[in-house]
Amino acid sequence: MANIRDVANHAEVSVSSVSNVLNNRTDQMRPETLARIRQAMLELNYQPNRIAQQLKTGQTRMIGLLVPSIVNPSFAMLTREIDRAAKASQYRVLLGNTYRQADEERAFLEDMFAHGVKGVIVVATAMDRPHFVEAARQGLVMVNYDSLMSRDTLNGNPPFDSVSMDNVEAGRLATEHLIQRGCRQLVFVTESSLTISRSHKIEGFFVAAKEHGLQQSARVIEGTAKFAYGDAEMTELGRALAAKILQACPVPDGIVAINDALGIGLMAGLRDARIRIPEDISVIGIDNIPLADLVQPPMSSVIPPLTEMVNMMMKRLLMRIENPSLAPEAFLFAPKLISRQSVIEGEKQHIR
Amino acid sequence: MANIRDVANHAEVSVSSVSNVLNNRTDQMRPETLARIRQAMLELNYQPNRIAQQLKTGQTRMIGLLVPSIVNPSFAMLTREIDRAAKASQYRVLLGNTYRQADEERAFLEDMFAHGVKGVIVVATAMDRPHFVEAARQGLVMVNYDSLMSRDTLNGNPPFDSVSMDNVEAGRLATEHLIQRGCRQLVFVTESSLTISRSHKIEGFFVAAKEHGLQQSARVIEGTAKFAYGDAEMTELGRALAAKILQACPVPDGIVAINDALGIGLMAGLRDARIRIPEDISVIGIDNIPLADLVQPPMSSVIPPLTEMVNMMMKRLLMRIENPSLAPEAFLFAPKLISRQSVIEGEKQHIR
DNA sequence: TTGAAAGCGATACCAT
DNA sequence: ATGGTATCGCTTTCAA
Repeated sequence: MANIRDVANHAEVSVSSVSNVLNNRTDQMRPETLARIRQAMLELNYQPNRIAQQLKTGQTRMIGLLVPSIVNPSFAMLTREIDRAAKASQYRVLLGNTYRQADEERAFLEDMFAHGVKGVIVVATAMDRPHFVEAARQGLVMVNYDSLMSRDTLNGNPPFDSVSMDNVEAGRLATEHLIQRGCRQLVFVTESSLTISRSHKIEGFFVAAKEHGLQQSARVIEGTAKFAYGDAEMTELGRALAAKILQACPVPDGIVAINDALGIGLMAGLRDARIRIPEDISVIGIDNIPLADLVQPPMSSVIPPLTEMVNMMMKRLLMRIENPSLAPEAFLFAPKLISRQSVIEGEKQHIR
Repeated sequence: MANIRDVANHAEVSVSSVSNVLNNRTDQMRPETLARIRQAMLELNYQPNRIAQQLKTGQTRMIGLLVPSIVNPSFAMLTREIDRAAKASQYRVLLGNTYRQADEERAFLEDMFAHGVKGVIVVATAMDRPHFVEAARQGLVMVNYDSLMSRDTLNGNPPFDSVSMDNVEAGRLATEHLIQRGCRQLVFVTESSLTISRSHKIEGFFVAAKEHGLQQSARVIEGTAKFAYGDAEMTELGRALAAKILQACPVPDGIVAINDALGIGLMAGLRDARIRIPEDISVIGIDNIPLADLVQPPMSSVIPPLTEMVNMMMKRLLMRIENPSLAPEAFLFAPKLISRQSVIEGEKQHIR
């Protein structure tokens, strides 16, 4: 492949001039010279070598994307958005599945340094662990998605931005919806490993219950998935938990699932047990994966404003790569309710 | 960040010696010198700059992954496998969604050159178009997944490897299964845009029908999705096509769906029309996305041996990067049938 | 066994 | 308006 010197020779100019046109510094250039250089580039099918550019400038137009597992539809949708936003800024996405394993995460971060990647989006992973803190200290710019950590967990100022749906509000919204529709025996169903976003959702569940004097009966039921990152595992867990829920006394009439995958499994399990949804039990999920609309009945859910969130992440990443001294911030986005058919059309009158 | 010269100075040796230990050429080295260098690396927290290494060696340990859309669960599963296989060879994955758009594909390929990526996996995309042929001519090593092209389409020798499920066999297997279970009015349902793999599946459908003297009644019913790459769109299409199928005369008793997403939508649409599955109509999909096991009834499907296929792709990619003169080959993998509950438990006795 | 120096392909400063 | 050249961090050949 032709390099900058070949082009320079071919056009009978210096490499500097070629470099100038590469970098759009053509204002002072004689149009004729410019034309000759352009021509030479075309004829030689010249493509500038980014590796060399990077070595010189220290900039790679790549961002890292660390996800627990791309097979999770929420993360797949997120990834598509990130890819879109990255392209809009002329960036490419370097993907890594880490299954929330510390050694996978560490390896990914190391590779980011090695490949000269300056900015990484870390999805749904607690970032108070040493490898993340250390990477930040070494200058890696990171944005966390959906694992907002408390300041004290990070003793003081977190060294990265954070973008998240307001998970307390999401839990509250889902629960409130059930209550408005007349449910009184509320259960929140979750996987037992506690991530930040999960505990926030649970918090929102209790906030809503309390608001309506239902804190006595409101319960959390949990189970352990083989792997906490997978979607198939989540759905399996949901299916398995249906039995546990039906043993509960009294049997609930409204269920909030920590995420859609679990909720869908739950619905399948309940249906197997001849429970009618929503007549006997109402179910609502959180996250709104595409699948939620395809099951029977279509499942109501709570949805994060994905595009806005991704745009913010990209914006912050680029800003802080440009200006590393910029203080990290936390951004919270309000979720919305998507009402479908898995929640009973009960008493719609305003309660209390 | 410390560089190789800092380490050399700190250890009071030359950069060459440091480079030698980086590249494991320590056999001739005095253990004492080696120890000093190792020590210096640790103390300075030295990480070799891969960009600089790449500029010198021309090698980036990244492979490109071009997918129509990561949101499609089949491609997400594939991506996870590719990520695993890449890590096993110390590679990382550079992801691009192209939505089967020529300009997106072109941009992706250009970026691969720009980033020094030598090998790309191209998923479910016809590669007879000029930008792929040209990229191959310029030395990009590619493996195609699931779009095996006929040799004449590529006039002569295709310039890339190809790994694919035997789609004719997949279509045949699915159809044969329906026939074995007693279905006689067969319909193959598909999206109307014809990819290679799709026409092969249809071919297999007719092969099986013919084998059992059912070619007269066997029909293809198709519809057009808004976007042919999306999963949600596929499912929507399936749902919409249910009506069209029920208008067909005679109404079919066995349906092969071109992929699971469409099959699942179809089942939803049929159920809305009060058709019982599998009692009234049997449905079988192709691809085996995780979802297939979660719908009601769980959908039978035909499954490609994903891990083996991905290992082969990775192996071929690395082989041909090392030795570009290696002739490309096409690899076909036999699919397997996964029997669940969407096909009637009909006459199991051997037919004809 | 270790070191010196050229070179990978760009950029950018300083001349002219 | 254009050119010369040091430089980025590493690899590799050749010399000592």
